[in-house]
Amino acid sequence: MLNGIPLFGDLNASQLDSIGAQLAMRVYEKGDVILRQGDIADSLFIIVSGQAKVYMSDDNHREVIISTLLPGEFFGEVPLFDNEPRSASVAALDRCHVQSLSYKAFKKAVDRSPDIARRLMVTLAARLRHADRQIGTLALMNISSRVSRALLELAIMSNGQRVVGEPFTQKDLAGMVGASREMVNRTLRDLTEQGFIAVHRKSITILNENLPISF
Amino acid sequence: MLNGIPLFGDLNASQLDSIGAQLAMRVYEKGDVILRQGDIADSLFIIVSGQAKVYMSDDNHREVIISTLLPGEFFGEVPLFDNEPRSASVAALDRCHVQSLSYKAFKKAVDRSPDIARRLMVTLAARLRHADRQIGTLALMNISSRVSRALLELAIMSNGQRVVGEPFTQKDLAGMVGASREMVNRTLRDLTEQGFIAVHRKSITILNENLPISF
DNA sequence: CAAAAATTGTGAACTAGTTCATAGTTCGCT
DNA sequence: AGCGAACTATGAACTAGTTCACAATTTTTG
Repeated sequence: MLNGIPLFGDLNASQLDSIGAQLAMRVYEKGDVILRQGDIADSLFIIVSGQAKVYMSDDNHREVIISTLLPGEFFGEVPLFDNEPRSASVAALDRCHVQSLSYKAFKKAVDRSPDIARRLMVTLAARLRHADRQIGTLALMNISSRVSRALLELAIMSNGQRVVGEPFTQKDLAGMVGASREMVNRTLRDLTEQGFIAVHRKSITILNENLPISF
Repeated sequence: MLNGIPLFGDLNASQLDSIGAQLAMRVYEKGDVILRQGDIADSLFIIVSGQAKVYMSDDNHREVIISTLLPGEFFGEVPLFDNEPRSASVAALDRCHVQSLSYKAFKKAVDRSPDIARRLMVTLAARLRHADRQIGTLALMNISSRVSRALLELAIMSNGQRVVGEPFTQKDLAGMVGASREMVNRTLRDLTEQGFIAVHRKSITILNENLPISF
């Protein structure tokens, strides 16, 4: 179980044990909020199974999805460094098994292992790069390009085809590209008509890699 | 000189010396590009004096400003962690004195001092928080709110008043909020008419903290 | 399996923001 | 001081995207 978490891969058995003892596992159903923007933070989470979304929402129920999280990824680490409240919310996109670990215990692990510190930095840097690209995309590209880009980013290989499958709805997609659900729907219709994608049930297959992304 | 750089504050004299020997200082004039998106990276930069902007631009000369940098801040660290090309460009907003340090030398310093590693993480986390908020702002707020928010963020205290001064033009502001220059101009006019700000020459004074930010 | 809930699809009216065009101002420079 | 370049200002036409309204389909749940 702890073995499966890359962040702690280089701890020895007794160190893993001491961390392991601090871990609390919880199950979240689809839609459940795991942590909420504005809350005081004292722990970090690790996704064991399922997917989750990191998002911000405004007073009027509109929401942006900042990123999605896959099994093995951790989240909720930002307030560890600046003691500010949580900067975004995280909710389960489907049923999730999530481990939580107090900052206190995590700090101990970081101090013990320079390699954990390093992996933490690598992850922070990757997220920063991703966030910056997202800013560029939001500010410079039109919606159809943003949708195309999101599809390419979300797609996973599934018997030779790039497919965006569950658990993403058009509403989720809209949140990811900062657009209305209707506009996403129209874009998907257009991409289908132009032969770039095929939509079946809840999954979208990319037929042609060269989705029209224009600045 | 090296003393003034917070990142290396806890190194002892000989360590500072060995880093210092590796530092190369350069002067950039207003508008000069310090590093360019897409380039291969092998070093990190530290602003000694002046201000710079981190930005991305598209084929058609439109540009988003991702963040601005003040003296004491470092930049260009992301590729150190993922070996990818530079994710954005950086250019001088006014005359800048900039130190550069090879990743190789910087890695050594990080290995030597857990405190440098920690400060690096703190900075990465702060940038991530800032970038995420920017994503939320771009996706959820209208332009006038984005301009108001940018003004509050850029303002510095200057004899009891919050002022946004040089070196920011309306074009810069437009880049920061992801909007056209014209729209920024109209928003500033409206905010002035409503008594929230006063514009003189190149500086904007905030008269009322409660700029209209609506989601 | 039937009812309720969520998701998808689409037209029509509207609006926020862009783009274009052009004039006036301020800045920087020799 | 004077000239060109950059910046500011503003109206008008246009357009990309939103919002609303509603129907059809799919999914979930008792």
